[in-house]
Amino acid sequence: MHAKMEDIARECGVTKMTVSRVLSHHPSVKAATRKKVLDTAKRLRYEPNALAKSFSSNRSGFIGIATPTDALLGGAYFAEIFKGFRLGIADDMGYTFALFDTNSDSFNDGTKLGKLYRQKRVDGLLVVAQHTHDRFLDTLAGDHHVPMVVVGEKPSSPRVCSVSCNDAHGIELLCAHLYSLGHRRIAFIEGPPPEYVATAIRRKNAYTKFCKSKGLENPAWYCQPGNFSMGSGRAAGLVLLKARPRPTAIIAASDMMAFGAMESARELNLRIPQDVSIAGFDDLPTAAERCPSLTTVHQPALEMGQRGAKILQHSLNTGESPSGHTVMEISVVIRESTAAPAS
Amino acid sequence: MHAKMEDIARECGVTKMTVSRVLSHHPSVKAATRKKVLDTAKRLRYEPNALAKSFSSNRSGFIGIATPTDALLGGAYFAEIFKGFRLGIADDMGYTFALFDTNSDSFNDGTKLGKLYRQKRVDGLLVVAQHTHDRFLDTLAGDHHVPMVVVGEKPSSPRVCSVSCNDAHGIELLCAHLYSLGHRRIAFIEGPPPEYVATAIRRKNAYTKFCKSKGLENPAWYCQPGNFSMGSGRAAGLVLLKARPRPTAIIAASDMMAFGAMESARELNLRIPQDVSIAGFDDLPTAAERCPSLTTVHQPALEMGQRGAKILQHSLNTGESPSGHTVMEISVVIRESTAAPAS
DNA sequence: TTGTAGGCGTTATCAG
DNA sequence: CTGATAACGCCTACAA
Repeated sequence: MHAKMEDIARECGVTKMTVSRVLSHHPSVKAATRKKVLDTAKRLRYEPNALAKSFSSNRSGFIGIATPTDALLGGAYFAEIFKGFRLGIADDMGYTFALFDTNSDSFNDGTKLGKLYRQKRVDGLLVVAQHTHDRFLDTLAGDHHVPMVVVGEKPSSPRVCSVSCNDAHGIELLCAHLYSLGHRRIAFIEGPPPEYVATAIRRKNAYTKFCKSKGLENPAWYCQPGNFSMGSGRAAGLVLLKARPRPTAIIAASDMMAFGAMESARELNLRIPQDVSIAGFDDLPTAAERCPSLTTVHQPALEMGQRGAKILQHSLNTGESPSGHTVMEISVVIRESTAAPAS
Repeated sequence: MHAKMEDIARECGVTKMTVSRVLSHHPSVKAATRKKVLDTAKRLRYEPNALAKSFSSNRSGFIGIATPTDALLGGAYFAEIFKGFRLGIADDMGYTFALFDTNSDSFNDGTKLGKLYRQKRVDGLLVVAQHTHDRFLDTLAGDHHVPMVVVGEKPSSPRVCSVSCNDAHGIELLCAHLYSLGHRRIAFIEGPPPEYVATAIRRKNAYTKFCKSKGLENPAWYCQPGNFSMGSGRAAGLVLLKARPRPTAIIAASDMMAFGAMESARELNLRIPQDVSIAGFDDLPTAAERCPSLTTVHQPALEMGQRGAKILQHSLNTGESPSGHTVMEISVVIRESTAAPAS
């Protein structure tokens, strides 16, 4: 069996209390004693028992990350947010991340998160929300005194602390960019119906609003349906680019749809951006690698994760419940796929 | 403060032992007592203390997942393996997954994994290896009695249990597919140098070997360098498709490079697959969405994860150390980008 | 069917 | 600076 503090104590002719003090870097131990204890610990290959430590200190040392894994785990969005978490939680606090799938059977309800905390499985929770109208989010009731921060989408309950970004403004910026280049016939490929994806309707509304504010009188078919997939983008692109008056620019509500629209342009022998400008939303890693590279909207996923982690960490340190909604700014990445229209 | 077993016991006029029995579904408790205890537990909002339970039972309830998060967390490969884990570990064992980043500073060495186990932070470990010549993997010494399984790549130490797949065979199958279609001028776009990516050299060797076995006398430039990126695939594709004799088929060692090669073909006004067949390796989710869809090699990531989890679970249940190397079969997904050559 | 006693390994408190 | 003692909340073993 493994050595425990008592074993070291016996070997050194002290009590386990002294050993405990040495190992937890308590200052008040004579240097000689300290050295003897440390040497003995090494010799006996002592490893602290994390379970006992947790029990005694009443802290699990885990921070839970709750997310719909099927939808997000494999994507760059989650990866960036996670990276932000790691940057935001100081290493020396010694926290480890535990992954929970909000889509799993045992998680049909957001109240499960409070349980994890009350049962001391986790010391705090970071929820990575899907950019959707997630029923799960609605069940987050703002449990009292649970250190929890939602990152990625603003939950319905105002009592739940969150960090999100202004996605509608991204579309606005994109519209403004194209408008300032001289585009007046700007088409839009929208995302899935709003009952599934909350952000889709926000993006579309931002487009509509912009057009109205500039007095652009687009035919109704300038706004084509889509479902975020490449195939739907291609189909929508074909419709838009075959009909007249042909739009000089297309904004797709996701990069994947923008890629599809690019394919459709190629099929019709239209050059990008000379014949038509195309822009997306998401800034997928491949957006920069395309030829031409894609102008798109970049969400500050890393920064959102980092901010969420900072808020949680502060709550963990002070014991105050996190609160409030942080909305971060979003930006447009201008690349080769957009340029001034032909004339 | 939260209610504990003792509180329930006092309320019910029994001892905490009876309460413990009720809550852990021990059969020998009178129905009336059981009901009273359960009611009281609910009334007092009792939540079991996971920390105390872990300490007492000497099981953390966590399974560690160790992986280079920067490289893998955002990719479909990791997501599939993780999904496999979840399928492979029975829900009713009540395990939670804890994420560890093998690239983090604190993890410069594989011996850290054994520590996690000895310190009782985790009950077992699943290592998701990068498909590279990972220095980290070499440091896995096959620590005695640590329930650990490596999934994705075969580690250098034979004492470390692993589940991987025969990637070279994937290239073989791809070559055979093209050969049987009638292709004789088959070119190859390879991955990064072998000192970085172990799988790259295996894939290339499989191609070379196949050509030799069929007596295909390709010029040396039929094997172009690449680095797994879309851009490098496009550059290699341009070289291959401009020179003579032009290959009738191109195998790229990754889907991303295959996508690049497809772009290069389009730039040269070559049709796929009529003028040139193109195949990849990875079966990225977008491979099926492309137009034309991409013929590629599919790694059984989900099955590998599942298998790894099963092995670990068995070890957890029996106490035996996992051992041996499982190599799973790999398959080719034939789609639209490959067809018989023109003549 | 229920109760009693003790242990798990560490940290906190207070005394010396 | 160090030690004795108790406490943390649950579980196992044994006794009644």
